[in-house]
Amino acid sequence: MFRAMNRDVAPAETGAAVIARQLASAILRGEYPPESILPGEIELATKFSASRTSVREALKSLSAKGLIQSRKKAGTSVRPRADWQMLDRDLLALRLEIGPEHSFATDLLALRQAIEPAAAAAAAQHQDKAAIAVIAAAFAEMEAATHDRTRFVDPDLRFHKAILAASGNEFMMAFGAMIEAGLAAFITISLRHSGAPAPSVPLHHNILKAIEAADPEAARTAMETLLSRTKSNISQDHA
Amino acid sequence: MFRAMNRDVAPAETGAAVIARQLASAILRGEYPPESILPGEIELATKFSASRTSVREALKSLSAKGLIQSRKKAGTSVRPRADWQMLDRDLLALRLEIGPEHSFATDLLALRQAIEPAAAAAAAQHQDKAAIAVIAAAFAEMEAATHDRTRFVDPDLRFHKAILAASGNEFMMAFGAMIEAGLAAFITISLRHSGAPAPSVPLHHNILKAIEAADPEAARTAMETLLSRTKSNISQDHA
DNA sequence: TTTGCTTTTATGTCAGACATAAAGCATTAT
DNA sequence: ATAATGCTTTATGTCTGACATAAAAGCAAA
Repeated sequence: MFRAMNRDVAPAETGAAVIARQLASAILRGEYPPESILPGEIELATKFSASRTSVREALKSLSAKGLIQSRKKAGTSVRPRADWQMLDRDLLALRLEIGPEHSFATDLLALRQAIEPAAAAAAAQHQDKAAIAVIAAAFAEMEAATHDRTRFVDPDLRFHKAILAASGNEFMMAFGAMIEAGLAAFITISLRHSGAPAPSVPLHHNILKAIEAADPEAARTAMETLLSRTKSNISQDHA
Repeated sequence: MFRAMNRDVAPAETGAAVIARQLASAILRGEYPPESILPGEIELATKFSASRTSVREALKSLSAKGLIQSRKKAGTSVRPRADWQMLDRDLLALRLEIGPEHSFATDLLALRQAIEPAAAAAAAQHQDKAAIAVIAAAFAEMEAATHDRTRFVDPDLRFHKAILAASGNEFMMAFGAMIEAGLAAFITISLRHSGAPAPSVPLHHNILKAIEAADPEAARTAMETLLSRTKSNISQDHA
């Protein structure tokens, strides 16, 4: 019946996407600083051995992410950093690639410490049973994969995303990519030390229990505790 | 010398941008629900009386904002809501247009209550003198415009953005558009009641003083107090 | 029913042309 | 000398038509 079940796979990267990523990378690296003017579209097309059409589509992407702004005759300029949508999935991935990793991890963690306790408290308050069931399901998978570091990552991420969804706040959901990037950075850093993975299952359990018990303050505290643990794991990297 | 000092003005909206906004609006309104397939590019071009080129550039923008995803032969589909970059400036503006206003305002305020106290604490901690001077400058303008509601908005926004910048966290800066939208929604709502504007100048002053005094916890508390005040102003709208 | 081939189709890319607005320059007027 | 005016240039914006490509859908054989 369903020969191809790949409805969810990402499409292969095509020309315009490659150009977009290279230009975005150059901008993030500071090769084209804010207020500066990019090369003209024809020049870029030559540089990337592509048509002007593809270059323009790439520029449209960057424009949508707040990196650049085009004006007739004046050319395409890099916008101030404050306008960059740094929480965008693609930009986060680029930023991690470029480094430095440590400030990336600590800055993202600081954001997580601001957002996730509030989301957990909201989830405990909001009591969306279906959404809470998703959290519980993710937790069950985490328990099952306690000793397998690789298999643990995926349900861990789903656990945190499910809490955002359960918050009932339509904007909280937008932080999924941020958490994903934060986890990725954390893994990168902690793998360097090959230290034993912290036993975070009980900490996650406390969060789930507090949300199920409709106890916002307990949920907030439990999430704060988990993230503090993560933070100390990162900090020892810098030392 | 400088006949045209309009380096900072937004370019006039052109065809592709209009198409992008109309499609994004339709998606946000649920006219094209997640997982559904948009009309083909040629059909869209006919519908908007534009060329396929313009339609494609519009779709590229939406794709960059996480709203859609294109696959060869299969068409362009709407992505799940969790992938939407709802903190994007344009999407926030659309969301406010579409309504409902009240949940927009309360959800955004909940986010502000998570982010801004943390940003204020980080700013007090980080002690970037130049950035703190920007906060102080914005505050001075707020004081000068206390009695003029219209003139007050601009320095108020700059005050909050300057705190994000002073946090020293490269990702905190990305919330400028969110705060802007939150303020705009708050103004929309509070204007309906034409109630006397709350005297928030002293509350802002407390935040500034705490940051200058390098007292993170005081800064956090002062920001929390200000936002609680805002919250009660919004709540009375719903009642 | 499954497997493998073929056709169809919607997106992806290209090339060339023209439209448009605004920056830059030269000219003129004050 | 400075400021207003108009012309020219130029880079982005749009349009058209064509071809490339990958993958879904359909067909046929095993």
